[in-house]
Amino acid sequence: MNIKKLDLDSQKKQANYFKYFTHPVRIAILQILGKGEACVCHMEAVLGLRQAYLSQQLAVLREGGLITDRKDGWNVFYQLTDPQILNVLHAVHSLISDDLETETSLVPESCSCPKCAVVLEKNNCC
Amino acid sequence: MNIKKLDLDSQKKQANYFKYFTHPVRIAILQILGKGEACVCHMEAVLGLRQAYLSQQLAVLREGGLITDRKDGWNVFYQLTDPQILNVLHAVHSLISDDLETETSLVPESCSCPKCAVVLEKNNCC
DNA sequence: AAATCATATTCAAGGAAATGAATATAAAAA
DNA sequence: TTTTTATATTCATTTCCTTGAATATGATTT
Repeated sequence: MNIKKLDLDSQKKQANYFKYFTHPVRIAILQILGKGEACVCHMEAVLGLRQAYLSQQLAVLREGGLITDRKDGWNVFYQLTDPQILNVLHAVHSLISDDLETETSLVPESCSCPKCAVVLEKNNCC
Repeated sequence: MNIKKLDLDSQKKQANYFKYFTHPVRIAILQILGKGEACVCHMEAVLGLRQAYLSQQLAVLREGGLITDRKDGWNVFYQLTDPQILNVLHAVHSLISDDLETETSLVPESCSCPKCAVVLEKNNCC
């Protein structure tokens, strides 16, 4: 039946890329960064996860080239390498969401990271 | 530091959904079905893979609800449950492609499946 | 009914990813 | 220069995914 294997090179690349999205914490990180750059301590406050664990996941995303970092004093600020990454998230979200759930589940009670501190002083809200 | 775990329910759902896309053969299947419904024997011819193996991957996609099947005599024709699934594929493709590679790597030398046979009789091409 | 054709399922071995615990680094403050 | 603060890395264990081999199902033709 005319069996001849193809490389599926392009499909392999894509399949590998999708692996960065197969983890809830990594998705949450990408969502947070979708709203602008953030330091690790901010994600720690927002997600309520241990720093070491977040660093592990950030390393995965960094090695995959999805995010880049910028050092500023004590803090390391991360950001999306390409804002189009959000398109991938949105494509899947619109496929599977019941659209009853709130999109705003990533707002922290309080956050004392540098960026949030400034905001807090101004209008008492993160 | 104000640690309180969130559910990340929505992110878990999305992460799980992304798992269906982390396999080159499954991506190839979705690409083929993006062009219209196809029977297993067609994918066998196009991809040059064993039938049992394809059935395994088709079962994964079927259980995930990404594809549905329709029986017609000997053959089982599969199709995408939701054409928006292609949006996910396109979002990643445009993120990572060098745009030098051909998109047409999924054209078989010859295919004797019912659909292709009709076409072959008409214009000698699959 | 038996044989055949297309497709599906089960099972087991190997490999890769997830995660917790412990520890390392490096910049800034004291 | 010691201490502190923010972040990163390593390692070991468990869990999940992949894949090949063998076999089952179920419709169709003979």
